[in-house]
Amino acid sequence: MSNAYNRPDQLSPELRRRVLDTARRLGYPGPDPVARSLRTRKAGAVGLLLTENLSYAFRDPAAIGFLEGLALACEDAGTGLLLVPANPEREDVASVHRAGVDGFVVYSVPDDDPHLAAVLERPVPTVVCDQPDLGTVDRVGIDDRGAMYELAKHLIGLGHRRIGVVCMRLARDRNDGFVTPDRQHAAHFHVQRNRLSGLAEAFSEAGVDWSQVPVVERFDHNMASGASGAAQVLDRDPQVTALICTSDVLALGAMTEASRRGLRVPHDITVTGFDGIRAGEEAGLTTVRQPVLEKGRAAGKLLLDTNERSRPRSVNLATELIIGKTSAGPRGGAEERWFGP
Amino acid sequence: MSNAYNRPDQLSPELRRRVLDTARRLGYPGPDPVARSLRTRKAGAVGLLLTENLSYAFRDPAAIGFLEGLALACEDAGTGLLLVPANPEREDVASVHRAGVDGFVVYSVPDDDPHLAAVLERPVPTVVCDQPDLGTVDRVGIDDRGAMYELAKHLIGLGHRRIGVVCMRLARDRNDGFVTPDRQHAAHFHVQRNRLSGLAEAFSEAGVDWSQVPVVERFDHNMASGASGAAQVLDRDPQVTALICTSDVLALGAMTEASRRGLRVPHDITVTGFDGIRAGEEAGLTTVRQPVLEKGRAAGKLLLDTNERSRPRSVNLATELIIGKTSAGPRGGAEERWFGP
DNA sequence: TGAAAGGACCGTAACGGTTCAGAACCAATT
DNA sequence: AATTGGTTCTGAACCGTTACGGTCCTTTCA
Repeated sequence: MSNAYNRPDQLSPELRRRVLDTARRLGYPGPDPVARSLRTRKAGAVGLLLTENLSYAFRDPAAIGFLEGLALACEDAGTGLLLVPANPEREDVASVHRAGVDGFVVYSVPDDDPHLAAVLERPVPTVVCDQPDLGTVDRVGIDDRGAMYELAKHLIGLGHRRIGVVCMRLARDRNDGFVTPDRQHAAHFHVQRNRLSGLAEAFSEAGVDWSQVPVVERFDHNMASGASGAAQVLDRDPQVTALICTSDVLALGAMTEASRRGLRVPHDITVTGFDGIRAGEEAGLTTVRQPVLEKGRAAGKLLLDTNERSRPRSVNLATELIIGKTSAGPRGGAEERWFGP
Repeated sequence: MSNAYNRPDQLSPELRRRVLDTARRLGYPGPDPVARSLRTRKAGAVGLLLTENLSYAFRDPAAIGFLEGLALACEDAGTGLLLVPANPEREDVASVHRAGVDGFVVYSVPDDDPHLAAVLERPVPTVVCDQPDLGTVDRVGIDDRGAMYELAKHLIGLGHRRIGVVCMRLARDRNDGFVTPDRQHAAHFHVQRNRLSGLAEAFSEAGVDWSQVPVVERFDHNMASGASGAAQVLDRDPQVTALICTSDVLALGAMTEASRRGLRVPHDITVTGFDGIRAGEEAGLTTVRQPVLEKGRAAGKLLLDTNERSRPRSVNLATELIIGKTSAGPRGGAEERWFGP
């Protein structure tokens, strides 16, 4: 029976025909994929965990790029890609337990997320992305800290000392407002934590008292958040000469807010992002470009690579500092205004 | 055992604790989802079939919107969403057979696609999207023909008679070039076929000989295709006063080609699209807006709706004609130039 | 005190495939 | 005629779970 469908060489053509014929006559719909999976211990799919509301991923260009890369890798391997529902609201981990998959990719969830813990308990290979290196599973990411450090050095070189920061959410709880250094250190999103610490290090080295730098957090990740975050920074200190955003989407929002206030970018204020999304490129945004598609593809490759997985692998992809048209030296210099008339 | 995990009320807390303890001690990783699926006959996931290269879906804004809506519906139901790899190159239908899912959503594949046939053979509920009504399974879509008819009427009202068309691929074979009326009629992509037929009807009614209208097809769906398609039309007949594109992406590409040639939109030439994507909106594109997100959500709802499914349901969502800044009356009138100096 | 009712616990039979060992058969060799 | 070798076919075991029904024990009520 099974042979008739999957192993045509194992039986005579005549018998095969007979078997298939009567199968059709009996209305047999072909081998059941679930039963097959049970027996062969292969589900033919990998699970993707993104704790954001599932749909949310489709609004974020960087996430879409990652998804595309991952989908590419899966397609190459003929594997399905299962989007695991993991609503952050209800801490319902059952969806992770119910997912019939051969492995998991975890993309940018807070490191204390219960879904992540549930995934790690499953006895299947896992690749975490944009997460701290857990030591126990494969990891793909970039050097967020180093990349942001480099961007900061660029701004410092231009003469910026009085800056403001708009970042994405740092933890699972909503906190739309200023961020204490404590909260920065304790941030549960690896990516944000490292980008901030890269900034802090560079500016501290340049003699800036980081604890005095206004850092504003936004829970939702969209241009409106970038705009309102920028507004909050500018309200606190209208003298900042640069707005550093931890994503391009936020940066684009910050730029609209700047222009709303009559500030020209980069003449009156410098704005920078992170990611290197298309819309940012079109706007000439100064940013760090990271290979989001490659990140997804690498994650998929790592997971689907059947080779002996001796010890967990950790892959860092290269980033590139893009100097666009949105960064320039501070107009007249912040110092001048500081000691102004 | 099973009860200890899933039915805490069926046994005493003491026994449950004991069972779970020894389970942990023995390294039992919790109930196997595949075996569970086999037994309960529920996979907890729906399959999504898009015959495009899986990754391709993530480049098309309309597809992303659909995906988002579908993901939303799945998330609401706590169901996973399995992207089924269905590479159009190799006619490998096995991926459809191997997918452990409770149902399928089929999105915009050619009606003669072998993967679609394979899905229909599977004994699970199915919803087709942007496909002809098969009569045997649920369907979600819009009135492509009527919507395009309405758009055409708008252009006719503005005075356009000499037009060109750029459309997406009409069948599985690549044909980057002009399209015969035969190929238009025989098109295997329901959506394109109907949009073209809506155009043909409206313009025929207005006295235009449709067989003389240049219709250019492009296999790849991106702005570059729109640009090169527009170029091909304009090379054939530089006198066209309107370029009608069957998608916004193509239309945006057509606009870049127009401006490359020094043609101002809409003063020198009218350009229209279809879909209502964000980028088109920002460009002020005249188009038909369709609720892509709602389409995805409706498909998911239909599939996951456990109610008695008496006979297959067919849902048509409303579209809206958006008159933007890219359509205007022909400059001076085509006739004038036709008989010109 | 005895019967009935109810709750807790346990054993077993599917679910639908794949795999593998071995039976049955046929032909060729010794 | 018996052994060997090879091919085709059959049957049974197993994958890990849940559903179901039966046993046993405790409680309740006449």
